[in-house]
Amino acid sequence: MVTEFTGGGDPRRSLELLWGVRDAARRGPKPRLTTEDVVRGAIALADAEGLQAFSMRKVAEALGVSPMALYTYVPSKAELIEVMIDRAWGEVPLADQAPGDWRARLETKARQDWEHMQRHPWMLQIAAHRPPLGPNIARRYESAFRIVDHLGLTDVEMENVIALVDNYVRGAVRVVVEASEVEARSGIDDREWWMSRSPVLAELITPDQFPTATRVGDSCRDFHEVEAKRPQNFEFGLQRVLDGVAAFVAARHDAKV
Amino acid sequence: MVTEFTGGGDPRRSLELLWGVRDAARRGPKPRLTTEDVVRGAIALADAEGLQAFSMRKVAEALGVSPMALYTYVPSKAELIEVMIDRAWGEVPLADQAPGDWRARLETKARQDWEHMQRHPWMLQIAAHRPPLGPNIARRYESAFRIVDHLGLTDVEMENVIALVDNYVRGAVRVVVEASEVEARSGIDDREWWMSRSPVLAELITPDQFPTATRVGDSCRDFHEVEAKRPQNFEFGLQRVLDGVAAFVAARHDAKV
DNA sequence: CTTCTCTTCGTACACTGTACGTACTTATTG
DNA sequence: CAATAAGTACGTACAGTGTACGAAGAGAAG
Repeated sequence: MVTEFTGGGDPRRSLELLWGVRDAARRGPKPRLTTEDVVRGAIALADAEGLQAFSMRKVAEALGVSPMALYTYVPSKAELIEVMIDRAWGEVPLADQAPGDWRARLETKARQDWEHMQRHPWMLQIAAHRPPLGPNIARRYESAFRIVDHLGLTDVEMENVIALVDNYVRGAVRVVVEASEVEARSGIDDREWWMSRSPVLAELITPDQFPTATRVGDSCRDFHEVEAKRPQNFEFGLQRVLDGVAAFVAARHDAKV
Repeated sequence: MVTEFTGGGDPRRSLELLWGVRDAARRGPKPRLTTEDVVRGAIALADAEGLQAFSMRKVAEALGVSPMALYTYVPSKAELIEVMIDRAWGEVPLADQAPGDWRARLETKARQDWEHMQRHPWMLQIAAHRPPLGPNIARRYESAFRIVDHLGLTDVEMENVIALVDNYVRGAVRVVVEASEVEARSGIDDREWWMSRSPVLAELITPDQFPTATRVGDSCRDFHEVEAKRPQNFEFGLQRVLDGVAAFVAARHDAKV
């Protein structure tokens, strides 16, 4: 899993790419593809084949085009992924009008993000810092801030809250994605992995030296289906995070009254 | 930034590597290095040169050895990083005996982790799922669980709480690391980056279409020194997370009484 | 037509991790 | 001591990556 970095290229070009404002070609042979074709093909490939199969050469092959031809439409791999990300967010509804109060809406948004990023694991490939500021992501920012607007928080606090929830979701998704990546790549699932090293580990991590860790470890592993309980773990963390935010909001509110 | 995956190799070999139980060589030429030399050199290199300069060839060069010679001591790059990680955690004190109650101790641990991972950004390179179960990490697990032991939580809940805090810290560190990576690699700092695209963005993300986002964005950017306020942002999120955990602990406690 | 501007894409480069096979070195064994 | 076996050491090579560069060709504008 590779985190890509942008920022090298021409800023105007990048933004035009994201917003789809591209003056039609005037001269020369007509392009046989559009940027949107490339993005669509790339998304399809990345979804289908997984992260490790996603390379510029593979995208080109899937489109029936030579590798270098892609660079006519897209300045680099990182910027291609940026556009992919922005486009993919377009599928997800906005949560600022979802039913319930701000907390219910934040929950809705978090769950949407959680599911969406699992569906498109390549979303984690772009550094969260300096996100691709395309139309869909701009809309999502607007929507997110609206959820926590008018709660008595300062703008900076609002930003912090949104970043906190986003950070939580991204981290949780990352664990899931890494888990399935590691399985796909090594062909060894978690159970086998654990079984293969538990006898050796049992000699190294002994209950008398690590009483608490071994106890907790055993309790957690007694639960069958680590995968099945992932949503519950996600939900647990989400509730704790939102409880913390709620306490903060309540304190701000009381202070005002 | 690349996330490496292990799990391919012989489990016994991996664990012996981590725990340093390696039967001395019996025959053949005496190894001119030890695994520990390789690990030390690799850590020094990774700390000094940054993530992008960290490759097996560079490590070998730094040690004055041919690239392939490393594979005598270490089965793969991923497993080398695993050992590096375990060794590096050895520097950080354990927090279960830190002053204060469980919350103060969790705070201490979170801050230690936060600082330590910033000092050693390559720590984020190994998938958090299936962590390297070496002696130092085992000790840290034991210590972490002791902090939240005897609070009335079930073992699974304890695990969830520790995972939640850890997830938060890792995410926060990731943002910082990615930020400095992107600067080092592109030579463009955040201010320049923003300045170069804000004129174009101003035409695309307009206050009438995105009133809340533009307002919040402006407020956040008014603060000089995004970097300088990172610790504050970290602290903000950490307090919210811990507030959430505290509420949960309190609820469990009340339920019992 | 000529000229200019664009798309297209073959070749090539620098880089990665590491599989494989060979040569060498030494401790153990006969 | 000589033979053997078990190691280490490492050169070469491969498959893969993103993409720089430049040449070739296509179509519109003058």
